[in-house]
Amino acid sequence: MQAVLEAIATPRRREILHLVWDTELTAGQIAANFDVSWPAISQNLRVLREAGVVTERRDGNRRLYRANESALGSLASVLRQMWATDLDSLKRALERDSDSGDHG
Amino acid sequence: MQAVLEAIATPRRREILHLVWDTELTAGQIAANFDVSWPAISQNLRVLREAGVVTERRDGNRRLYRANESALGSLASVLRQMWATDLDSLKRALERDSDSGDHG
DNA sequence: GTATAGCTTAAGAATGCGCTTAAATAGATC
DNA sequence: GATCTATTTAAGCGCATTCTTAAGCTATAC
Repeated sequence: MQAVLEAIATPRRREILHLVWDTELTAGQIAANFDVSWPAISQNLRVLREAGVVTERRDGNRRLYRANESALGSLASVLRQMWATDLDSLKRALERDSDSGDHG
Repeated sequence: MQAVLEAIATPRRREILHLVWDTELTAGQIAANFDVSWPAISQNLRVLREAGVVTERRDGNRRLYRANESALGSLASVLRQMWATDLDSLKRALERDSDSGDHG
């Protein structure tokens, strides 16, 4: 459980968790959402996985990740609340927005 | 809210928070529970205070700290559950125990 | 006002963490 | 089995965080 708290302590990993909250995504799809390298995301996924916060499913070549709410217990609602009330969602939307005119 | 998550992400600060959970303690009393220097504890108290997770009350010379459960929201029950179910409490009790024959 | 107790702030060292690049693994495709 | 794709593991670097020691501040006691 301490591992869970530490896993969700960084903004990056909370964002990853948010991405796979109710959608299963491949490591690549997740990584595509960030400005950092694939390995960086892979390492963060590992932390989340070892904390039990995401599940990993292998489909051939690819690895599909998804949030594991049951491992989060009451923290699940804490996060949902955070994403709903904080400016986090808005901020991410804006970033995505400016991305479409600014990626490269 | 992110500040709160990050504040309770380290074992040290969770222990401090646990100590003042339902008892008001002076900085010195808190520090006495750990093997690190006073300033180290003072700095951690500052992080907890800035996250709003503990309140500070001055009484003359001393500063009294206490957990501020309302700032923790649903995280309060998360922590309580952690301390109840995990071996954390037991571990701390044992450490305190061995301390009485080993402090210096 | 000087001394002492309680605590914080400052500055620097040690450690940890997240990132990068490069190499390795695992499965799909030919 | 060689090659390509998807992803992880390994090694190393830089920055952030936590600690230590030394100095500073604030309030009580004389």
